[in-house]
Amino acid sequence: MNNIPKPTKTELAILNIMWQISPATVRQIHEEIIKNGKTSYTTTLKMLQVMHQKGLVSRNSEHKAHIYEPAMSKKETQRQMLDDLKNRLFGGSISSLVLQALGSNAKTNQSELDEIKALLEKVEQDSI
Amino acid sequence: MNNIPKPTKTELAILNIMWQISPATVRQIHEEIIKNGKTSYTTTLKMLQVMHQKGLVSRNSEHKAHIYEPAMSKKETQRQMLDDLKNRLFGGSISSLVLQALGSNAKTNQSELDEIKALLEKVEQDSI
DNA sequence: TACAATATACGAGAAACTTCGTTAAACACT
DNA sequence: AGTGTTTAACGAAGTTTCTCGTATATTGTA
Repeated sequence: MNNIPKPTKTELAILNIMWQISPATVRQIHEEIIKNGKTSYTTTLKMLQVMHQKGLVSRNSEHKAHIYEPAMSKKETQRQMLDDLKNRLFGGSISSLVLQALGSNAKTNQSELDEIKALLEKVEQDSI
Repeated sequence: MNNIPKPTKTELAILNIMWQISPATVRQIHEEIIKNGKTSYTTTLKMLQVMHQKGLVSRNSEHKAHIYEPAMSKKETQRQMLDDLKNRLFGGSISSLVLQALGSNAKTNQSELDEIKALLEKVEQDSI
């Protein structure tokens, strides 16, 4: 019922902008979008209308120019999409996903590694 | 030129089967598919034809029944899709992705954790 | 050889996603 | 009020993805 669908490629691009500048009008979002590639204003508008219809964004229609906001935080969306990928390509195993992610990318800086290690300790505590 | 596209949702479901049982005929793959849901044989056939056209699978047409194989290993596909998700939702940061993955899922068993820690050590060595 | 079974090829339709033009309403300014 | 600007709504066309029926070719066998 209240289930928000996984955003499509284009919808995700719009959400990425909105997590930075929302609450925002269609105009403001569109200004950001056209910084990398041309699109009509009405295309952006239509996307937001469809996203609102799907429940991906909420909006305030009090003013002439509606004000939009993402329905989910970036973190929640990250969790949702990671979970989806985990189930569809990693047999449901998050550790398999993490191993692959770390293994295929060696250039991770020290503070990030420390952060990961710290979190790992915490996860270890919880799981014992 | 030689670039293999990211598989779609349905294509990925087929690839998951193929990584288990390929090389295989359409018939064999289709038998697996219908174990969870009904689909026509020709649908499976068409999917494989399109996937071959896209370069997602290779095939041997010597025999009457063509024999199909994935063009990419599961590992390579995992890397490709993880990379895509990283770029589209994690600002290109793999550690941010890993943190989110570990944080949102506490039920990871000890041997998996050990494996992750070992890999982390190795990554740390390389990056110094 | 003729018939049945099994395979491929192909195109058409359905569904989801994306783009954009047209229309009408709200607003701002002289 | 009248004109020009900005906005929302809507529908339609283009694209990609998925599903399936029909036609055709190959193989095996009575």
